[in-house]
Amino acid sequence: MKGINMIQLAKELGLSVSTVSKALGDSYEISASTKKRVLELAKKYNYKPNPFASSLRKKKSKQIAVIIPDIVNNFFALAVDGIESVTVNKNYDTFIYLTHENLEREKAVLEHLESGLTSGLIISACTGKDGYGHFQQFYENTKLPIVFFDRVPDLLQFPKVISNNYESTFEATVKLIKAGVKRPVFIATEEPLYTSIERRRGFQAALASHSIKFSDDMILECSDDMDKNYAIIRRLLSGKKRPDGIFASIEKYAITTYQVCKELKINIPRDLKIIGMTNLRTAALLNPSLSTLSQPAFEMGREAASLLIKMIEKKSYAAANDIIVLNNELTIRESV
Amino acid sequence: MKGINMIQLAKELGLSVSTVSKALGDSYEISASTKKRVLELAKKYNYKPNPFASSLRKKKSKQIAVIIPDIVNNFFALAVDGIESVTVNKNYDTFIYLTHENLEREKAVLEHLESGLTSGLIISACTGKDGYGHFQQFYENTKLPIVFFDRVPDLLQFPKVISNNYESTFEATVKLIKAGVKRPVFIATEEPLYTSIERRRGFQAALASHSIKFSDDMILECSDDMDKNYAIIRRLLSGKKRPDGIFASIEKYAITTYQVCKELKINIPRDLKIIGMTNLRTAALLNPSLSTLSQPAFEMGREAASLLIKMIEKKSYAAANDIIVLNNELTIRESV
DNA sequence: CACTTTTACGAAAACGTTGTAGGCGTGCTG
DNA sequence: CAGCACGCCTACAACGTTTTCGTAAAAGTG
Repeated sequence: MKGINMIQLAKELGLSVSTVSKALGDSYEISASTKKRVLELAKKYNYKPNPFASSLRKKKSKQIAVIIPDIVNNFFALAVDGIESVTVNKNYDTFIYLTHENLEREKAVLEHLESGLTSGLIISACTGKDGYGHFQQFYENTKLPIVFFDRVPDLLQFPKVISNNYESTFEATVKLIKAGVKRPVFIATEEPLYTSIERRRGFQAALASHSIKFSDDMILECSDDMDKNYAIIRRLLSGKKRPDGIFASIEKYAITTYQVCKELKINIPRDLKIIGMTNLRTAALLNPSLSTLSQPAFEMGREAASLLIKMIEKKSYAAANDIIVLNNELTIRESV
Repeated sequence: MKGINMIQLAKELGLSVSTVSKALGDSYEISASTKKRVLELAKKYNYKPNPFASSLRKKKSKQIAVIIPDIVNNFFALAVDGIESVTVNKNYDTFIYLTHENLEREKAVLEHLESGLTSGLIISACTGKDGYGHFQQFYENTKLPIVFFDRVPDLLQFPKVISNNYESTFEATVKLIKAGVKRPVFIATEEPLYTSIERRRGFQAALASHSIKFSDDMILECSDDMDKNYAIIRRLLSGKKRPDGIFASIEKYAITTYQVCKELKINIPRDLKIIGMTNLRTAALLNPSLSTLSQPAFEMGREAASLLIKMIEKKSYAAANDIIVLNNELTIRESV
């Protein structure tokens, strides 16, 4: 950290520090000519205001935090892209924190951010287990604005950006049924994620609406351990009364299902029809091409960031309790 | 931003602020019993030191910046994952900046960071056009440590983390040739990226080593505009003397090639053999499965971050000019 | 016991901004 | 012409730390 500061600028200009500060801040108190002189000298010396001094004094920063479970996932990568598209225009700097689906890590990040490092948070939560007390706690301690997206704590009163998981999963399941599926299975996360729960509800409602009796073995819970998942899905598809349709509620599960089918030589879509929730660009190129229910990830990130910055900049939004719902997109390809 | 500060802690403890500061910093000047009292009260009030005040006073921060062209790309996402795996342990906060392959944006980010917001930078550059003067300029203005990875400015003396692009592309091209390819085409970026240039060199060297005469039309330059690329690749594959082998030097081009083949009903691998540089997890599930040359993205990120933090924390490394080279991995699948 | 050293703490000055309060001259109003 | 507003600028006190320097008491030394 080097470079020139206001004091030196002021000295060279024969002005006071406050005048320089105000000139740089384009204050009405300063004459146009003085502003010009200040700006020119600042430019000449490539002066950059010290962000720490500024944040300290103003008691706020132009920094936000993004807390997500994973970045090696097209959905979250797209969401970050969407967030950045907003923050870059508003001149906010964006910290990124990955929880790796680990609740302890998520708590640690929040704890860390209680220092006031950032002026707001965008979060996609990593699990619903243990409730969401840490979010509430964080908010009470800091009163900082928080926007959740996708994986939101449904019980808490925070602004949220979500997609229509219930409706779109309903729609997708109906598609499977109409394509002839009699025994669909929903591959779920074992963690009680909000999104997952909504999707599950949509799945069950679709069955009900088509008089298919729901049974517990129509839900297959998978974890974050891909080897285990492989084994679980393999067992499912090797079994005698194996399903003829699968709704994979997250990307990884759809891919694993494909891998298992490839190994077991199960013919998709003849023996098994599949729809996966994913934002994979390569879905259309898989063998066979994968039918997808994809989320408007970029837009979700963008909306979340817009909302957060509104909340940061206008106190009136601080108590905002908006819920923004965007639509998922169903694309039927060869796998159905 | 709220919460308690040192002054209040000191008052309640009947100590001076300096003592509290030193106690929290575990200074040898403070007795064990006093430290204990301070720590306990700090904990009771959930005291968090103000990072701005701290950074201001110490003239350094525990913040680094990651500047990459894109996050919606498995390679960079994995690299960020690798970076984070290090920073999280070292208690650094990580800013993320996306240049979207836009040089002006890259320059703007650097300019912004001249404020000293971060203590170091990890960069994957977006183009070699216009040279790399802005990096040099940034370094001269700030003297901050910078580590480049993957897309590195080959002519500048900065520490770098790269993968063996030349050798591995050589190897991959030889595979194509041995599989019977007579007229290979290398799909290159139009931007003179370091990585791309190395790969191109490896490609040409492989041809030479197998007595295939190189001609300019064996290099097809593509841009960042996917629609244009589609048209360009389509033209290539519709042509009369169309190639029988393709080395796609970046992920997107491999995918587009697949799309074109699908549309033109070109049989892979019979009529066209393909190897793509990519970290796609779904490569094995494509139709046909894609042979890949993949980079150790996570490891590259991890190495870059380790190196950067060493440079930040030990002045001795500041002039380090290390180049760390990791190995790419060639996986031959059905597409060859 | 007279002395040095060590231990444990405090006072105060930074770090670079920003915002408040105030001041001084000029011009305008009644 | 007193009074006032206004335009333009300055002094100074924050913001919450860290660090240097100083010092009183306790402990060690011969």
